[in-house]
Formats: sequence, structure tokens, C-alpha cells
Amino acid sequence: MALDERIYQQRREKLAAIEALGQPAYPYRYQPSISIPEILQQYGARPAEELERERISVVIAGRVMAIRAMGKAAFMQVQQHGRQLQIYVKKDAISDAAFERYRLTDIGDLIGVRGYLFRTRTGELSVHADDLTILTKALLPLPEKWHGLTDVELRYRQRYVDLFMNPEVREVFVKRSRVVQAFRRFLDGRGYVEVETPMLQPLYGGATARPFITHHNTLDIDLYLRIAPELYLKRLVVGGLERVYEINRNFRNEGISTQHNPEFTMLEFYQAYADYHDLMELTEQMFAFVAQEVNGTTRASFDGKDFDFADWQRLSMREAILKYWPEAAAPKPELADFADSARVGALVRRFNSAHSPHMPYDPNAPAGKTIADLFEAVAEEHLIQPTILYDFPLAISPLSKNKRGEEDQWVERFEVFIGGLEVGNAFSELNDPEEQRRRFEQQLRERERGDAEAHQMDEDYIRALSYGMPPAGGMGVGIDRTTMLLTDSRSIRDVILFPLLRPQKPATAEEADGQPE
RNA sequence: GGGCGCGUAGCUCAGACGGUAGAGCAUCUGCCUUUUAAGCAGAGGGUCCCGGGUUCGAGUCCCGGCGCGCUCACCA
Repeated sequence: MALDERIYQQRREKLAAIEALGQPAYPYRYQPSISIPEILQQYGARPAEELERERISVVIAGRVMAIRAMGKAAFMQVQQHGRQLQIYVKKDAISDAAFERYRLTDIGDLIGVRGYLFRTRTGELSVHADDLTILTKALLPLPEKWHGLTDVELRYRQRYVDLFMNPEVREVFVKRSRVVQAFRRFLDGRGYVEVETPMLQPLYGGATARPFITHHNTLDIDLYLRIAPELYLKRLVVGGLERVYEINRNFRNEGISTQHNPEFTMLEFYQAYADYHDLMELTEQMFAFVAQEVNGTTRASFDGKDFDFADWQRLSMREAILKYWPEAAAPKPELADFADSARVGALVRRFNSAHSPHMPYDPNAPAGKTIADLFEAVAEEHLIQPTILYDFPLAISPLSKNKRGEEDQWVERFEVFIGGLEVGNAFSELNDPEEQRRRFEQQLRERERGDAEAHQMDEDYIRALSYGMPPAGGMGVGIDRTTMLLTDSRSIRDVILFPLLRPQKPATAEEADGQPE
């Protein structure tokens, strides 16, 4: 018999023994008088004599993480909300039945303990037990007490174990909750209305990505899991919700990496009568606010790199390319070098001749797309300090307004880079329905050219714009990546509770047969 | 998808040259009424990721596959 099966059987037998003592195997409720973190906070500094004098009674509940048994007495570590408190069980101090229940307690069990606070000889704050109840028995053994659960795959697949074995993991997800709360508070305080828009969409849009496809049986239609809520949120702006936001999941059927999970959480918000300059101001305030709310400081460190959420630089895409142009590829480009495909192509060749690895280059791609690629190759990795990177090529921005007063190949769009991660994307929203139609048509031509991620035509969206959308600025913020920055988590999987993993193989070879490989 | 690495007890890990599979924690038994990874004595626990091959003999070598991590590509 395998060990875990044997332990499982042993513990079922203990469960039966508990019932034989007259206690239900799985009690329905328990009423702690105080939480373990509260005890530590309120009494952690109280001296032994004071505790002895006041004899403070508590009722606590939690998971047993360690047992140090000494025959007729024992110490146990009980954990709740990621914090541990020691309890002391002494045969003379509790009923025989309660002592018997202690004897049936295993590491991993959830127990309730009534007792009073005291300090041991070594000064550790502990609960001197008067009574002990097993609330739920753990039928499976816990990971090793010293190293805990470290196998990354097991941690993701069995996050429930990861969470109670690794307090720092718990802390990351508590912070993630505070990140979301902070964004909400920031926007709620400025009069934004939170909404929910469709996840199941007959047309997908609002981003460049390949979608997941699903099917509705009754309507007998294929639907797409949304890649972005953008086009629905702007319909709401048309409808008069002048400040609107959504924090929800997007789904993109693309690669998985330390920065990409197929489902991820995005904040998108739109503000009528604002342009991208207004959003730049808002962005700087918002990230500083969120960092302060979550970590109590705007300073942060990610992957060994320090930066400050309150200290921003603004660079245009073209400036960033000039600024970070490698010496080896001298001379630095001039603004005029971005003017047409031929000159941009020359830049790429100069960069590639001096730099390895080479950036990919498709001479048939629009110049704007190549410029954006050039930016990624030359500058992106240098953007550690919070940076607003503004003015994007029209070719990769089908939903942004043209840059006012400039040549028509640039739009009013910016992205936010922090710690080398792209965490935000914003623009002055295109609200001219006829121009929007031309942009979609251009996208369709890109699609025919082989770009599977190009936008689809969305006639209803154009109709909405035709009723008139006020001038507006809109922005998307990656919640997962923002959480990575604020918790120094290098992989997006460390900030997503259940990241997508390949399902484990069926247990038997029989089941495996007939599964197409 | 490419490259690199990892996969041995419930967990964390050792296993030179190919020669009967190991440790610590956890579990079980005995002792132990203020311990701190409690201690002492003993016991049980294995599909060495899967499938082939080489060999008298494979955890170890070879081939194929699976899973995971890192990285490059793609993307947010």
C-alpha cells in the first residue's frame, strides 16, 4: 500500500475514534472569540506576569502545523490567516476526553482550542488549553515542515496547499486584493461607474490578439471569449456613462510566458471630454496612489531593479529610440529617419548590423509597425523607471485619434512601462465614425495580408460612434503585471491563483488510449 | 514552436565506473507534564515520470514521449 493511502486509512480510523468519543467527525460550526493575528497584535508585547494576573481567556481555531509531544503534555503550532500561535496541552489541565482528542490530532487538522494566554519558560506567548476540539481532520499528510512545498508545479496545481504552507504566497494574494481595491477606490473617488460588459462576444475587438472560440447551443452560434472590453465600454460612453470602468478577465489565445497567462485581469476606464494628456496626469497619480495603498510607499523593487511609482519620465516613442540607440550602431537616428519605409528599413539594417540578436524585419510591413518593433528592440528593456511612452504609429493603433497638428501617420496614444514591464495602454479615443470605418477596412486588408490578429469590422460599433461619442480618453491597465511589480513576483503565475497548466495525464493507460496525440 | 535544465518515498533531497534503492522530515510503536526543525529507541513506506533499446544486469547509458521551470520567438 502506498504511504499516502496508508496514512489516509489511519486517519479515517482516527476519525472513527473521534466519533466514538461522542464528537461529530465533521462539526457544523465553531465560534472563536478572537483570531490568531489579533492575539499576536494585542498581546504579543504583554509580559508574563501581566498575563498571569489577568488570565485572559480565548477561543481560537486554526490548522495544526506542528506538534511537539512529550507524553502527558504537548505543544502545537496552530495557524490562522497565515500566522501561528503555540498552544500547550497538559493532561492535568483538561478533561480525559479532551486529552484523548489531542492524542487523535494530526498535523494538518483544523482544531478549536479554548484556554488562557500565558508565556512559556522561554517567553513564547501561548494558549494554555482547557479544551480542544477537532473541527476537521486532514486525511492527507502535509508537506515537510522545514522546506515546505517548493516544487513549482505542485504549488500551482495544489494552490490550496501552497497557500497554507507558504505565508509569503498568501501575502501576495492578499496584496493583489488590495491592488484591485486601490484602483477601485481611486476611480470611484473620481465619479467613475463600474460596469460589466460581455465576456462572450459575437465579434472580438479592442486589441490585437487571437481569441478563444466557443459555442452557444441554443442559439447555435460560435462566440468569442473577449480579448478586451474596449468597444463595449465606449458604447457606454456614447450612452452617456461619461466615466466608466471595468475590472475583469480578458482571454487571449496566445503564448504562455512569465508575463502572459491566457486569461488575465485588466482594468479599462474611459473618461469623456478628456484626451491622452489628461490621462497621463491621471496615470501618474493613479499608480502612485495604488503603490502607496498597497505597500505604504511609492518605492518598489522588481527583479533587483529599484524605482519609484511617484517619479515618472515621459518620452515619445521616437525619442526613446534615439535615447537608447546603441553606440555600436552609430550614428544615432534623426527624427527625419522615421518619415518613410525606406529610411526606417535603413535604420533596422543599421541596428541589426551592430546588434545581436537581430530584430525581425518584414520589409512589406507598414513603416509604423517597423518603428514599433524597433522601439521594442532598442528601448523597451531600458524602461525601468516609470515611463509614459507616447505617440504611436497609426499602423498599430486602429482605435486612436490622429496626433493633432502632425503628419497623419502618428496617433495620440501612450503606453506605461515600469520595471521593464508594459503595464498600461491609453489613447485619445477615435470618435469619427467614418475614419473608424476606414481604420477597420485597413485592418481587414492587414488580415488578408496574413495578420491573424488584425481587427474585425464591427458595424454596430461604427453605428454607435455615428450617434456621437464625446471626445474621450481611455486606458487599460494590466492588474496582474501591476501586482507583479508591487509584490516583486517575477512570474505572472505567482500572482494568479490558478494559472493555466496542461492537465495531468489520465491515470491509466486505458484512458490514455484513444486520446489523439 | 526553438534552446537549456529538472522529474527517485507523502514532502525536501542524495544516489562515482551500470552490480539487490538511501537520508532527513512526516507516519506507526514504546519512553517522555514548558517544547521551539523537541529528544531517545525501534518499525513500516518506492510504477526511480512513461514506453522502447543496449547489456548477464539499467534509477544510472541510448532513442522516443509526457510534465514542469528558465529562456528566445509571439503577445499585454
